Amino acid sequence: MRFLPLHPHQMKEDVKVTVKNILTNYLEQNQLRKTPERFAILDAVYSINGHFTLEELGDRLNDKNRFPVSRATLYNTLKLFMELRLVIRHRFQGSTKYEACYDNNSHSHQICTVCGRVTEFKSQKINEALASVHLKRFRKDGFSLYVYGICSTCQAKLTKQAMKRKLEKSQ
Amino acid sequence: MRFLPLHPHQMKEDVKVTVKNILTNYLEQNQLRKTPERFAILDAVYSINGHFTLEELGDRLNDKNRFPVSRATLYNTLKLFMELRLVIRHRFQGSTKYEACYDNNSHSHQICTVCGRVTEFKSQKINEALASVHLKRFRKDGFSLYVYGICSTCQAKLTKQAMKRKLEKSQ
DNA sequence: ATGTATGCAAACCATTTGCAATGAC
DNA sequence: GTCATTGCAAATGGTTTGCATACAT
Repeated sequence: MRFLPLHPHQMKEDVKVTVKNILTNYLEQNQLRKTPERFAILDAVYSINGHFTLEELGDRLNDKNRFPVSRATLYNTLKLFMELRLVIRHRFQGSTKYEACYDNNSHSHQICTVCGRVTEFKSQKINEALASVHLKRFRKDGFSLYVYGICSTCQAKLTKQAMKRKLEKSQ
Repeated sequence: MRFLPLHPHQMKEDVKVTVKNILTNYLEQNQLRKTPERFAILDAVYSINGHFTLEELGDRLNDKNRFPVSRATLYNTLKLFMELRLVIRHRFQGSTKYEACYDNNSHSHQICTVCGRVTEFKSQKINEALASVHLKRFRKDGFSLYVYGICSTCQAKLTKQAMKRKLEKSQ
């Protein structure tokens, strides 16, 4: 008999097992091949906390896991994982980041449009609103919310600049 | 004396005037140049309903407005407009789309991850939740919400395929 | 007159594609 | 043995950059 976890989310290792099962089932049901690359990449993805680039994923597999995988395969596999909703892709300005999203789909991103910094936040209200939205002829599977704005650091710099300009003009 | 509009949103031509003023003020305050290209592009952007590609914007300026503008300038100008929050960029899978966003920032996008179709929807609840979220040390200026899922057409196809596969297996 | 903005072409770079070799089934 | 998958290298295509020219101030 297993005790229910105290934490609302699954433990990290449990999540790994679950997503591995999802992948296995999908591959079997679609007569695709259970290659070691696919499982190594999945494990690496679910070992990383937060966002990562394709580059970083490749490096991790190479350095830490001693399991080098080609760029092409990384692209192929991440595409497969996105279809399975095991991974989500964010195309931030300048860089594309990926993120494990099974059991990790309830946070949003705030993006400073000046410095480009991306921070995560959670909002119960937004999640509730999202859950309550009914979309006709559409099965919701996930979401990405990006809130754009200006962080206080950049705002301060802008204000300073504006003051300086005003001063120069009046002289 | 002007009557208040009955409609909660500004009329299209009013919006054009407003955004033109925003641009003019910004250019003047930052000693940038009020080039005809910038105003032609702004007008074109605010004449298009919904999403458009850079290509389409260029074509429209060329064909309809008889005001050809180079690719480089389109990129430069759209970047400027994005900083001014007059335009928002969506990087959908496969294609980058732009959209006028002044007075047009309250809708979300639903995206079918199978066929890639993008549809807009509005949700009062989501807008309220968004408005109520307080982000520390951050001035919210806008947002993009993408809801991913599967549209009923694609869902039907998938179900059909799965049934077919099952049938073949059992034979 | 000054220096910003445009337009062209070249450079860049992330992603995709084609194809031969590998290996899962 | 068959054919999906990998890995390499080449191609692609959207975006950026460098620079000479045009033109807004």
